[in-house]
Amino acid sequence: MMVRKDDLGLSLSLNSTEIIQQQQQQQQQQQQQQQQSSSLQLNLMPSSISASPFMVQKSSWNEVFGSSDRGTEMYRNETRSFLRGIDVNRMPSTVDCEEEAGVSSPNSTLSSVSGKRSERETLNGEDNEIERACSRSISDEEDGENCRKKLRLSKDQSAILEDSFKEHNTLNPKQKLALAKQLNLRPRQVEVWFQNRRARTKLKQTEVDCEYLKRCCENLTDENRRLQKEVQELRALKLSPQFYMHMTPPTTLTMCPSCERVAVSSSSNGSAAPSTVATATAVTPVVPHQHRGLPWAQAPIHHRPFDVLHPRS
DNA sequence: CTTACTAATTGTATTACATCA
DNA sequence: AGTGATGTAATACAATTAGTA
Repeated sequence: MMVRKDDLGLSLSLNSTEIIQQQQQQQQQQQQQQQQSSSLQLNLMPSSISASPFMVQKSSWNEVFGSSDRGTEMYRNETRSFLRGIDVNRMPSTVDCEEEAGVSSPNSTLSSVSGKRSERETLNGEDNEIERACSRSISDEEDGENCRKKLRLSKDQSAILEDSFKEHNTLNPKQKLALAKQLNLRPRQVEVWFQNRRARTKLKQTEVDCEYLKRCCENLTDENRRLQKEVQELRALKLSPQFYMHMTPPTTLTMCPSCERVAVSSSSNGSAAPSTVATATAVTPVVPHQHRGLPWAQAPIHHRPFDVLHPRS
């Protein structure tokens, strides 16, 4: 159903050159894939989710590869000397993004001066296209006024990010830089994309969990209804002993009159609540045993054959 | 005009490291 | 030299905003 962690191809041990090489290969593969299919398969269920329907997992890839928050921190420390003096939010390339200075802290208070729609709407379609293309590129020198122009990632960019996310849902600084360089985006944009992607994944998983719980609830409601009905039937039988005495126990649970232990009745129809039987068996592991002497129906009523309905305190 | 999607922002928490008394 | 307090940087996440198709 989902991609397993075992399938992950990218190794943290890659040095930056290897990463770039690998990503170039990825890019080539991506181009090939896109030639084959232009549709983008969103894998909203990365490997981290497959373990349990209710596990709100956090960075499981990192747990596996030692790159969780803590692990990332360790990695960061390890590479701190490498990055010292380098603002990881600055482009490593020749590109000079003024914005990155303000983004050096993710919590930058840089005011979100947005490129207003009204400004953009003055552009005709062709200009819009050009601008869109430019906005995808870090070569788009944003002046202060347009720094919050919302770009739309290209299909290529999205696909590569998606692939990368499938392999690991968090990035270490090196990976982030390499990916940003490869995609011609700012590292901060890559970082934001991964954050939003994790959020979407979690949301999707929450929806899945919700559906699962809903089904569980429905099943339990049905089960409860069925059991209530059975209880009513049993109570009715108990109120008419003469009838009761000529019947085999109709329930899935029966009481051994001699030892007063609950046992699985062979007369119960197979369709009736196997889970109940299983549960009862699990709670009171009674193995049906041979009884000498009288049949159960002849046992005095005061033996409380259906003791489960009136549990003794 | 409305809606869904998503890029981007903001605020908060956590962690590791550096520095200083 | 060892230690605790404090500040800083980086990052994650949740909630939210806002641009776009």
